[in-house]
Amino acid sequence: MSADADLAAAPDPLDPLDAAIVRELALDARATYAEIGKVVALSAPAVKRRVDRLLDRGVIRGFTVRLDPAALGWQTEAFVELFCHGSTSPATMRAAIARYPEVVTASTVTGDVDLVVQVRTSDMRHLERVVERLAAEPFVARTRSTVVLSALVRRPDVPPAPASSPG
Amino acid sequence: MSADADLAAAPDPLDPLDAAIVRELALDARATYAEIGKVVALSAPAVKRRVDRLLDRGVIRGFTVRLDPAALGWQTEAFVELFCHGSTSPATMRAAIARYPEVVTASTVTGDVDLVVQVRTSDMRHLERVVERLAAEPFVARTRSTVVLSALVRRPDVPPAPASSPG
DNA sequence: TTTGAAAATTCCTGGTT
DNA sequence: AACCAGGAATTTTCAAA
Repeated sequence: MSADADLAAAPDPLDPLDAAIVRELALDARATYAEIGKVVALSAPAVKRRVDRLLDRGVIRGFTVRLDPAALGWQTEAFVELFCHGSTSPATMRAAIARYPEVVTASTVTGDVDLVVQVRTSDMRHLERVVERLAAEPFVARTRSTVVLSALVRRPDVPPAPASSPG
Repeated sequence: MSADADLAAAPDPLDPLDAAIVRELALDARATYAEIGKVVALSAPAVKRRVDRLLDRGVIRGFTVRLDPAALGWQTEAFVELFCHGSTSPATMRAAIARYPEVVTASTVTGDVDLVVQVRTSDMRHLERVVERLAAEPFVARTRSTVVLSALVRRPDVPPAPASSPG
């Protein structure tokens, strides 16, 4: 086994039938097993068994609702980049950041910036308050905010498999 | 009516019962109406009527599956910032960017950068190819990539309502 | 192993109060 | 909004490929 096998460990590609089922669930997670079965040419019980197995394996983490952020009052969105003090553990960062309901994603990244935090707020005033609070976190040296003007693509769902040889 | 009323137009806040229903659906979109009803103290038919109404109003856009990107072979993630040539319309950008299956989100933003594109790829090599293709788009002057080291928070679901007076 | 069919249970979804 | 009833969907069991 090569030294970087763990780093590059690629999971088994998804069974074509499982992939098709996942695709249908991505489109409508409340579809009946019979409906999904009609598309993938399987009986309802067979579909259910595969979905249960996907759930057990952790490929499917659960089922959610797709909501309209604007309709719910989240009208502004921004990327807040955090420059952090030298020795802050990711766990510490996570604990602090996770307390903000405005945070959609937070990622440690390569480069000058240490943390990229994606936030959604009701308006500019609200965004300002969130940025101020983030800037006041003990491990944050300074922040840089980038406000989203328009959401060109929003595709939070994961495609069933990486595109083969893109380019 | 003030001049900026349209810009700041805040939608009606969600009925507390609707908010609770949405919260339950966010947790498990395949929960039965009876199960949801038990939590929100409503009968199953009452829950269904409210969900249908939320669907009609566009507050709920649909139901999806929550997947594990890594289990599906999407192991690396990055923010690719695009510096674009002066007069490119968002529509043109959108059309070009939407063709990439690797793109999760794409947003026009304020600041030096014109476009922030969030991509998910199978590995570093794949990411490199995607960045090269993006850089080769006619409207792109140059790119700057930031690779995600670890996903601290991943909360794609929209909370029911903006937190009231945070801070 | 994984499937399809059938049975029992539970759920959905109208109409009514 | 709750209740009720008829029709569907779910889920377990079982037998076959």
